[in-house]
Amino acid sequence: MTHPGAIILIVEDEPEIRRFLRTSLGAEGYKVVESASARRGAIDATTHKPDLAIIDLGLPDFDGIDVIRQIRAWSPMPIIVLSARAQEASKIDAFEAGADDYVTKPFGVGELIARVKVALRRALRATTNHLITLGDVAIDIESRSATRDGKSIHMTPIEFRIVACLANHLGKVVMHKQLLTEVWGPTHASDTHYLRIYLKQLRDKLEIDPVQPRHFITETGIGYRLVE
Amino acid sequence: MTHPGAIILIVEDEPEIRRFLRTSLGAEGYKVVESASARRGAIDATTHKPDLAIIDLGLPDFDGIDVIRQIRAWSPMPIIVLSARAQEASKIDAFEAGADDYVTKPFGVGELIARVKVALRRALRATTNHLITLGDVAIDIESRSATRDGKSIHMTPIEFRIVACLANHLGKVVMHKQLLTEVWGPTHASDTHYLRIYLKQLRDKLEIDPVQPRHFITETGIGYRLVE
DNA sequence: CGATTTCTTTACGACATCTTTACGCACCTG
DNA sequence: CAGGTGCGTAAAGATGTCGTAAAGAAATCG
Repeated sequence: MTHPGAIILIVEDEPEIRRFLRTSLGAEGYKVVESASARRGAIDATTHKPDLAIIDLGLPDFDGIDVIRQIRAWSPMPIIVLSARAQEASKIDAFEAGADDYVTKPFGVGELIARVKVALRRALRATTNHLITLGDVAIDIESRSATRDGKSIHMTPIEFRIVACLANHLGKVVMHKQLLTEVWGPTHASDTHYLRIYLKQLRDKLEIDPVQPRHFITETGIGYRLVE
Repeated sequence: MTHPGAIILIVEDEPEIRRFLRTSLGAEGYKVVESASARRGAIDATTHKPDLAIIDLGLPDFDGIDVIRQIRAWSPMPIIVLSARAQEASKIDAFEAGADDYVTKPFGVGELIARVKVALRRALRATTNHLITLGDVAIDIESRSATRDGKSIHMTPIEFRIVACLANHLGKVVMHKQLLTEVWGPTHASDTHYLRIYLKQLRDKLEIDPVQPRHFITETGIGYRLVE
């Protein structure tokens, strides 16, 4: 599955359709939250913080468009409209209110699930970051950046690759040979003094007290270890 | 209008539909590039670097799904499928290949344009900020404009693409390869000197002191980074 | 169809990064 | 205690990357 455990909010008044969606989406591994009215839907969106919302337009109390507007006021979560209204004007209204997709009833489960997956895939792409905190410095592996209280710390390509390699085995010892082959390639698997030089530089940049390192730990004769 | 001057690629073999889309999208202010076959479509996508692609599935030479896969191999651009095939399996295939939306023929122009707008809106606010302030310069990604205390600053298409790409990953490093493929296409993924030239121009236009850039930061050996 | 903008190509000095070389220190071992 | 081993530190040389300028090619626009 694409996004295990993602929470999906369903705002729909017809119980059969709710049950239908609950089982279908549940079988895909998603957690489902259900609301039977527009009012409940807007509230549940704020309390459950779903990763995606499926909203029916024909609700008993208010129009589903209002729910979309309320959610859009505070969240960019993907919203898929599920509606019996096939008129073009209705679709355009929904899109302009902030909907991401529009599926007309009757609909196929397979198609709906495919559209859910696409929306989640797209949403998740923005919010993935591996963050490591070393005392007062934060390292973001994905964006290749490190910061100490707001100020960015510059790292050279090799310095960063060493940090990334150590971070991949956080808390575990990485042997000299492995570190050297992963950063410099197999031809320099024995140039251990490269590591001494770069570890010194990394400590100067990232440790609070470079003389007594608390994060870049050296395991004499073995390799190095990164601890948070 | 939402995204003036955005380039839209249409891959469609039927001339009437092409003409129809050309006039409709043209009236909305979009620039339209047309391809009559799958082969041409895949090529035009790399050469014209559209902001969005509308792809028909029933093409004479290859299936539109193949075009989607080829584009997805190097670009995250929004792709809207336009097809006569209404079967669910066909839709699911398209979504799994990387499509963002699926519209069945016959379709309403209004709905299609609404879906185009949604896809473009989503692509541009991929991370969030439409408005970026670089010292005394304000850049509006959505309207493709930049101003320094009221006075507008002109940017060429490529210059803007670079800014937009960097802005999508604000504060994060964008690697040479990614920047090059997103602006010039996969065929120029190694021409790093293009970047040097255009970054120079951007700094001359947008930085307060082009000699000591505070916003367009170069990460030597890696890529570039945009900070506010 | 000509003029202007924009893009591409070429070249070279300046600079950051990487590599090399050297020396001092702590620890262990014979 | 002498000598070896592994680590940390420092600084100088080599390499590759970056910034800059300018001119030729292509595309755009009136």
